[in-house]
Amino acid sequence: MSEVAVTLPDGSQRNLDAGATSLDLAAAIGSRLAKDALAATVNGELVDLDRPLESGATVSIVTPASDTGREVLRHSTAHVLAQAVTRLWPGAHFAIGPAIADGFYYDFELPGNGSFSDDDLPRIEAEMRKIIAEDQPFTRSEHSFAEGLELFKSQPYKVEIIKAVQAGGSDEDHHEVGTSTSVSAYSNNPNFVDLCRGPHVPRTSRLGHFKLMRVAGAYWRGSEKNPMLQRIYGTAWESEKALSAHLEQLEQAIARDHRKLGRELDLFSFPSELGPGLAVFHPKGGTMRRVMEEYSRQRHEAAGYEFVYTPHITKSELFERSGHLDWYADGMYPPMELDEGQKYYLKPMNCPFHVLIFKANPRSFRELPLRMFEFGSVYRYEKSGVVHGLTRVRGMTQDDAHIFCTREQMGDELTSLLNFVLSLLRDFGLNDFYLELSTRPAEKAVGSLEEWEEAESTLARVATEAGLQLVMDPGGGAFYGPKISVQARDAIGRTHQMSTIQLDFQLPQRFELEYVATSNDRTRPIMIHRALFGSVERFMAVLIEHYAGNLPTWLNPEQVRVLGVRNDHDEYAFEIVSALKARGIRASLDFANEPLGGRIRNAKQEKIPYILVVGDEDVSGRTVGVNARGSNDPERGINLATFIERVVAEVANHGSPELHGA
RNA sequence: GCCGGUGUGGCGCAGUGGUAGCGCAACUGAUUUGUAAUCAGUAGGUCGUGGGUUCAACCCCCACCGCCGGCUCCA
Repeated sequence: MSEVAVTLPDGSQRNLDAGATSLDLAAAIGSRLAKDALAATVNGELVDLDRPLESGATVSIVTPASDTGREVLRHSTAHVLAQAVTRLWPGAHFAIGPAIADGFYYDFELPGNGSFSDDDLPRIEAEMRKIIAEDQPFTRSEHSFAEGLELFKSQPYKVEIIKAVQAGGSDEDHHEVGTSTSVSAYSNNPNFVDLCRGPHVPRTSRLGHFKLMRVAGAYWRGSEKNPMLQRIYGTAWESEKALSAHLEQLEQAIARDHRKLGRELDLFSFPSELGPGLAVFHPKGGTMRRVMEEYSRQRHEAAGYEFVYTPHITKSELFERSGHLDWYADGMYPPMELDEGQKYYLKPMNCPFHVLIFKANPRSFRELPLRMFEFGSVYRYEKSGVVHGLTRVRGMTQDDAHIFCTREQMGDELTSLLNFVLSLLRDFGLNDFYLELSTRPAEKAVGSLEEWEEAESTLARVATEAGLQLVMDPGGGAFYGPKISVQARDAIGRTHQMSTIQLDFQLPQRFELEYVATSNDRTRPIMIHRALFGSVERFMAVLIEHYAGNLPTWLNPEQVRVLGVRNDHDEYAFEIVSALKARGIRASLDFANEPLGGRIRNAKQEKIPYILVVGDEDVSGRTVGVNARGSNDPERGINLATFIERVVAEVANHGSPELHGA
């Protein structure tokens, strides 16, 4: 009998009987592995366990507790979902159902254009558990296009995918079908077959640690021109433990939600009288924001920026010339019409204003790089369904700056800019970054190819030199220039796009910007747009969620609260508050009108970094009792002057009581 | 903009046809308290808005608005 020889991930060789499958290989390695195996990777391709192996292949067995393993079981769970829905809604059409981060979804079209409600989820889930209990096999089959069209004739979306692949198709379509020359399908039983590349788990009994999460509408093929399908999202994991850990993490994320914390900590609100996406900052949120802005200004000044101010409205002429009205009119508030039909727009961008400042005087190379900074409030008419807390608003303030420099200065300028960006973000307590480079879009782009290439390679070099992971986003740049964006991971591992650094070939051209070079020639400058916070509102939201509301001392609206044990200690408490205020610390006094425990509880709920309790011993010894946030163990008898120095130092170095221990 | 859900005092919630209740917060009084809730009392809501059905609507129907979850979009 002939044999097949395969190589394992550790480099070792195994010989198997001819016709052996990955499952046989797993069994040869160990019974435990055979039991765990879900699929296999053969020469880098993910395949079913029952696919026969060929000699010379490199094979690794995919088990549930791995990224690929979870992907396989999520995808298979999506098939079970589709089967359950077709059982409960005979005649339902199903479209696509991929694995996604943490789970899967499947898109359906219900008979009579029906839709799911949240109440349907438990029924569907119960049906899915039945299918899993039935222990159905996943069986792969391959068909010609003609057979495929026949097989799926009652499933119009599947037919559309097959036809698209037949006609050349996109990568996405090929992904569904499997190859560009045939149609791959998986059936669980005679009544359920789905178009699919696979692979899948061998049998439905391998699934089960899942939960359906929500229903949602989703456009077919992601285009709003297409009909809207009914999507069901679910999450699926390799074990009950992993599932509950994930659900637990979702709970945590809800507890950190800046909209909830913003209300609880009395930072800001969205009065419905103002309209969606328009926030007001209450005194506490205003304090946090002011501290953020003041610090930002201070850093920008030190980095050589100059401060400019521009109005919130402008005649249409400006945005006609900049081109914004051509491309983004939908995203702008409609114009105000004044006498003689003159149109004024609320500004959605600051850049054309800064461009006008550049143009206000003849410029010399000696003035470059010219860096103009503004906290510029802009207004964008975001579509009604997209506004979200402080992260997607209709009125926001960008920490916007535009740098005008020579082509020769571009590299150095970008290098120092990126360092500046990262340094500022770190000062706010974000430490885990990666960079994304968005390059020239294939279709439309202004500027010469050489300009793009130079700009992109400069950005890439600067990014690489920063020593951070660089993710390419090919074709993701705006049509007027490439950009680098800084992505930050927060305390629970979510990523947020923070700063963007964008080159612009368009505006200098449209506004005919020029400076007089050393050669006495008039030369077009390079323009760099950049925002570090992005918007102050959004950055606040990210910080609130990152810290779960436990803002570091320097950003906290209230830094110290002083409580006398009895009200005959209030006088000493007041003295402490005054001493703290004299050193610039935001402190307040809570009079002893209710028991200490209650007052401590209130202060804790407000997430104030330091609660000072003072009683008889403290009055006589000029000391304080320090209850630091995050500690269960109050410190007694701390010298008042020592404590004040400690808080002052903590504010100066942007620390937090949690970082010291107690 | 599209799909689905939802809307009750400042906040969190109960109330599925007979003109609204709880907790917290607020206010008043008492209490003087050493590290996460002192006690008592008072006040506060045309139940998102506008129509409709009904003898009667927080409750059923329609429209609009806001909010939530997605989709699309995000200069």
